[in-house]
Amino acid sequence: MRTPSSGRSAGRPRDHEKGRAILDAAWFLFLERGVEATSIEAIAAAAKVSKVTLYSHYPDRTALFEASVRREMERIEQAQGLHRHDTATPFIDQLRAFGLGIMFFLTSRPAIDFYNVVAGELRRHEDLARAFYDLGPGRTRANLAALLNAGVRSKQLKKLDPHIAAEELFGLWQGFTNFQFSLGIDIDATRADLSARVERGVRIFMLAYGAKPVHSRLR
Amino acid sequence: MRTPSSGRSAGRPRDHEKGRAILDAAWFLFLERGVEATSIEAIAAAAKVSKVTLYSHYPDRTALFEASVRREMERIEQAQGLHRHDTATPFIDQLRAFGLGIMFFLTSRPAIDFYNVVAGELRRHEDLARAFYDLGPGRTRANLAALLNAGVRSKQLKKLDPHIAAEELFGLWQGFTNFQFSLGIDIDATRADLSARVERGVRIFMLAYGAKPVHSRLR
DNA sequence: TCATTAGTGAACGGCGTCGTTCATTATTAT
DNA sequence: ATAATAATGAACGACGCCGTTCACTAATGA
Repeated sequence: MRTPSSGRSAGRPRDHEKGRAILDAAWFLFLERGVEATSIEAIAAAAKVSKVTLYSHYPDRTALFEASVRREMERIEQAQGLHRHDTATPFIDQLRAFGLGIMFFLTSRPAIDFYNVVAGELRRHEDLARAFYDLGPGRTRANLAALLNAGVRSKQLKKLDPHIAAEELFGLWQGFTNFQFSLGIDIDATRADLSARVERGVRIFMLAYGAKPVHSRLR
Repeated sequence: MRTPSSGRSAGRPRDHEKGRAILDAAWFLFLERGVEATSIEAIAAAAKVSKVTLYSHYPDRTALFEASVRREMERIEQAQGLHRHDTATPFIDQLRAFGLGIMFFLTSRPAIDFYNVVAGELRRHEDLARAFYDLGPGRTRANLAALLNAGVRSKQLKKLDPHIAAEELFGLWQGFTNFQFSLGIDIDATRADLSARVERGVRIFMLAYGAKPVHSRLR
């Protein structure tokens, strides 16, 4: 067993640049040719790294795969992050911004790539699948639910189940697009129409859940 | 070049049973291990067919893959088909039935399997991707749009863009479930709740697009 | 300086797969 | 019966890949 990296300071330090280059190359090839069709040797070559170095960083295929997925998840996390609750801007504009943000993100290359590569493969990595769901769609749903809850508290929305309502609103935005994204069909056209799509969704959502306007407060 | 199958009648005829067995085995293994990870030899063995026979039916990997995908598409087509426009049953019940049907279908093993296997791989088969989209999601959207159009004609719905409205209604039904289905997360729970989900979607949809009830026909 | 660890490049034995060939048997039309 | 095609099973050479070993150079701390 040669795992001296557990031992602290001595000798030449690890070149983390190499590690990153390996992940870059792996991810690139996963997208290009598919996960199972990508060989370790091809990854090492693409990363301009010797095979031994690769094995010293990641003991085997799956460790490498999981590491690359997890790093990509981190990227997604920070790309998708920052949903500041800006009480200054009107609530409905916050909804619009949220919708535009998430749909814009879902149509981005990294998101589409990630989802396509990962969706097929993650069934065989149950823990990764759960982690991805929690960090991606699950997080989005939670954020949206929180935003809707704020809308309820500020009397902009009727009383509602935030989880359910979030799902409905997101569904209105998403429509059939998930199929298009996965298959690479009409993505550009869809992307060009995002704001109209988001606006339509917000309007229907407010029809269903918007609080009655003040002037019609009977009872 | 040994392609005598172009010559008509003479000698022993092809055993199409073998061809089907090959597709069965291929599809099974594609689901089990992934497309790229499945070898020709494994398929031949699983189909209890000699490798030579396999090659006589399908010249190479991709031909076999495409054939298996296309056959699975046919199955899906007829499993999803039959959207009879039943003018007897109330329109809103037709909506419910449609929603239940499509969501039930989307949560079925073959649909989930198909989509997972195919989504990652079809990016490298552009024509197949298009064919699948047209026959799957595209067909659903068209059917739903037609149903909505009927609702407009029978004055149950306001004037609307059937394509857009179909997308919105389907989106309401789908919500975040597509992620769950792809990742295999909480599928059973979601499936148990389908009818309530469909009902919520129909209600919101009718709020947005339902024709005004007769007694409130001002102007 | 020297011990220690990281990284290189080349080569290894072994394995699985590909696509083909061959001799042989099975099944059908004429 | 006979010609023709389908299917089998086994074997083939070639290739790519895996995971490891080896001798070597590079970079760091003590």
